[in-house]
Amino acid sequence: MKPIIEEKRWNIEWERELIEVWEKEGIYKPPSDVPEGKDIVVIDTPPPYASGRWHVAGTAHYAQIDMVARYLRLKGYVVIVPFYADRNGLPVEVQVEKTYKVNAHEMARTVEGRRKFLDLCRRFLDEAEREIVSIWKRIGCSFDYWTKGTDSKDYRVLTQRSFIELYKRGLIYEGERPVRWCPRCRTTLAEAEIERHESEGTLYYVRFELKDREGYVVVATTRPELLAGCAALAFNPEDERYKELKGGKAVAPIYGHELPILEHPSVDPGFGTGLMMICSYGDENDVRLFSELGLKPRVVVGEDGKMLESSGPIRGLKVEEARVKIAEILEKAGYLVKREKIIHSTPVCWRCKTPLQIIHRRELFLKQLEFRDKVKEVASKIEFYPEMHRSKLYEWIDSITMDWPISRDRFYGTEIPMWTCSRCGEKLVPEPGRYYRPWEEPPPWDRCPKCGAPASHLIGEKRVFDTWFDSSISVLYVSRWSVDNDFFNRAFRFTIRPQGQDIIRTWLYYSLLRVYQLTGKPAFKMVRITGMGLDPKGRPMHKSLGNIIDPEPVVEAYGADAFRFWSAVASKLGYDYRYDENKVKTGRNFVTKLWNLARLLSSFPWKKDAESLEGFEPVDRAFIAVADDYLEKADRAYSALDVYEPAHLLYELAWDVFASHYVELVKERAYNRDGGVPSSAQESAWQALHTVFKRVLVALSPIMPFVTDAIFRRLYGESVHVQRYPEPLTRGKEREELVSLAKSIMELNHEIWNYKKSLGLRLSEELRGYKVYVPENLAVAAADLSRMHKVYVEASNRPPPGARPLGSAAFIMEPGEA
RNA sequence: GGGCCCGUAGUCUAGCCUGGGAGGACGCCGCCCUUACACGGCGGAGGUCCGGGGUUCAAAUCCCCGCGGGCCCA
Repeated sequence: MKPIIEEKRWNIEWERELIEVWEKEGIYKPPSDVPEGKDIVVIDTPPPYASGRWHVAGTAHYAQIDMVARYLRLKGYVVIVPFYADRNGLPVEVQVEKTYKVNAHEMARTVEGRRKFLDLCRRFLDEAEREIVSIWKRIGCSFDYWTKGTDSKDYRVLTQRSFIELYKRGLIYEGERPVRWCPRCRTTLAEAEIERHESEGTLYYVRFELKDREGYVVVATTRPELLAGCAALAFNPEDERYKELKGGKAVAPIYGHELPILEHPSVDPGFGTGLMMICSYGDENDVRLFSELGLKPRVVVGEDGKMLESSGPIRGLKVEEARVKIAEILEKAGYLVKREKIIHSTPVCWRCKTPLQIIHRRELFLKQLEFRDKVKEVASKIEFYPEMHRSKLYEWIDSITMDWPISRDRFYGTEIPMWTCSRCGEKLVPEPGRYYRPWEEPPPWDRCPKCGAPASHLIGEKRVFDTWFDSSISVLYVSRWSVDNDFFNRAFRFTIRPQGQDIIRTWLYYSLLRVYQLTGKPAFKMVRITGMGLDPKGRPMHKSLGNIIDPEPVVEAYGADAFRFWSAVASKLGYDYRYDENKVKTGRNFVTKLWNLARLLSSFPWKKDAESLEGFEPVDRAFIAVADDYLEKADRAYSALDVYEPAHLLYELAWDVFASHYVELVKERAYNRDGGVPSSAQESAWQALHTVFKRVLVALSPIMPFVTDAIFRRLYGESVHVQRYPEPLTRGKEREELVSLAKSIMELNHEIWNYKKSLGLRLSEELRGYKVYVPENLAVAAADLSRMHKVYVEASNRPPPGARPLGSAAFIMEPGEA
């Protein structure tokens, strides 16, 4: 009985070899023609932004997604789990601008310049994408690598088609209105892209002379630089102090224009003096008041974040400088009553944290307000894992107040397929089905379809889409909507969205909205929400904190399976998770444990998969039943997209039950060194050892695909990754009884170990002359127990007098006692 | 300032809905280089169940008031 496996340790190098084997065999490739009767699952993998290396936490997220995909394959599904990069949007433009010291807006003044800029972006993205791909491949992700990212022709055709269809249905309109604006990115932001930051500011108390009567009022404001755009003063109708001012007028200091004094319930009488400036525009409330009260806006901040001509003495200054300057001017002129420190929250750009301004812009808007109820209804049909994150989505939907501005004055994105006739002003949208680049290509019409103006009058749109407009239809891209209807109809039934909880209001919400608008259906069957990845101290990983942990050295030191083990057990799904090297080490140790179990088992022949308990000894049946119990629990957890529970269950089954108890119990019977064991009993041990071990390997393969596959191939001659998740061999009452037998055996083992320990004996030492009396229900295990513990074991419910209780049920008779 | 979610040993967690023993894992400590594995075996310590109050014979579990973290809104 020579072991097939001789190496004492797992070698991390073998992981690389396996990656090559998998690629050569193509075992993860979904069949190009999915056979009838096979169910398809589409995993809408987050296209990561190709802007730099992943840290351990990000990598762990993709490892988990891979575990889900692998589990579903074991359950017999055809799993579509692509990897492609998100290659649209601002971050790469900003990086390129910094790296090459260029300004995108200047370069893009000419078609040639714009092409050059896009080329720089593309090169940058290619490099970043290469790094990311090498990491997920290294940790064994079985994704299908699609080189066509969100900037590919295919994806952009899809995005443009979605726009054209919705435009023709009247769900997209162009309008000029106040929007949130990031002066640094020079772009409009949607509500979802606004973050709020608490900061210390100054509250200025400004004196306003009254018109047509004696006296003045004092108004507190954090934005005195908007004074030129101030259109009215307001107080709360409940506020007795100002009652008599209603209908009166005040004069704006410095600028001298008249301001009606109004009452409005939105004014907080407790803030400042209870009198508020209504300016175009300080905040959302200003925007609302302007339209509600029919005031005429005078915008005083420009697109570059500097004060416009209309702001007089502070024109040309940045908003922050202008604020200080106007305060000085007011002070000199005697209008500044006092300054106060104040903590207030300011809206900032989620990408660059620059404080936002509200300016007037002509943008394209996608209607979303009228879809709020529908989207909530559709969301209610989706399974959320874990359930607790569902409310974040609902709260966000409830808080939306305006339609979604989808046009952006940027460059590296999907072009808005639209031309404008300079003669009649008609907005022209072409037929869907090909990729349009209106900024560089001739219009697809000979003349204006509306007024007949020659093509030279048709001006191509220069703007691109908000990147969320692209990424929100990723699930349609993956399930080949509008490209392959048969496939789409089959694949779209079971879709899974794995994503972080930080992008619920963006990626998840927009996806539900868009997919509902385009298909009338919920975008997903299941949503799997992860928490945030943190460093060992529980802080987010940031360049500025210097606490970014690179996955590569970790994987080189401990192996990909070890890394994946940590990814699985780092925390429960939906909660934040910390990097913990100890758990990586535990994973590495587990790999070694499995390897050595395989080494031991490789001495014993394996026949074929057991289909029933027939032919197995009672003890062997008992441990097969225990395994059934664990495997079934792991199955249930996996099917709820959880990997934490399965990892723990299978670790415990493999190590604490199988290795520590069952293997120890039967290995002497399996070796049968002195030939005293009947061959049927020996055979039973062989087959049971393999049966349980094989099942553990299959169930564990989603989490640790390398070591399980290597072992499986060496012992059983095929890949673990094409197996099916094990079906239980025992059920109901039968299983219960067998499990209870196994538990009694395990309890007894502990008692004997403790007894030996109390005598200062090694566990392998023989208890010569001792007699252990076990209850009669353990009679079937007596022979195995005796070989295992090297002591005489007798089954008897009535031990002889003088025997001392060993634990709850067993007794021991020491030599010379009887 | 208002609403929702989360809060159990150093770390990750079970238990909470349907009150009664605080359980598991990692790490830690001690002993043992026992022939699959010292990347191992056996044993052990470690908790104001975020704090306070209430209901109850009895509260991690139910109720109220706080605290800390997250999300949303002012």
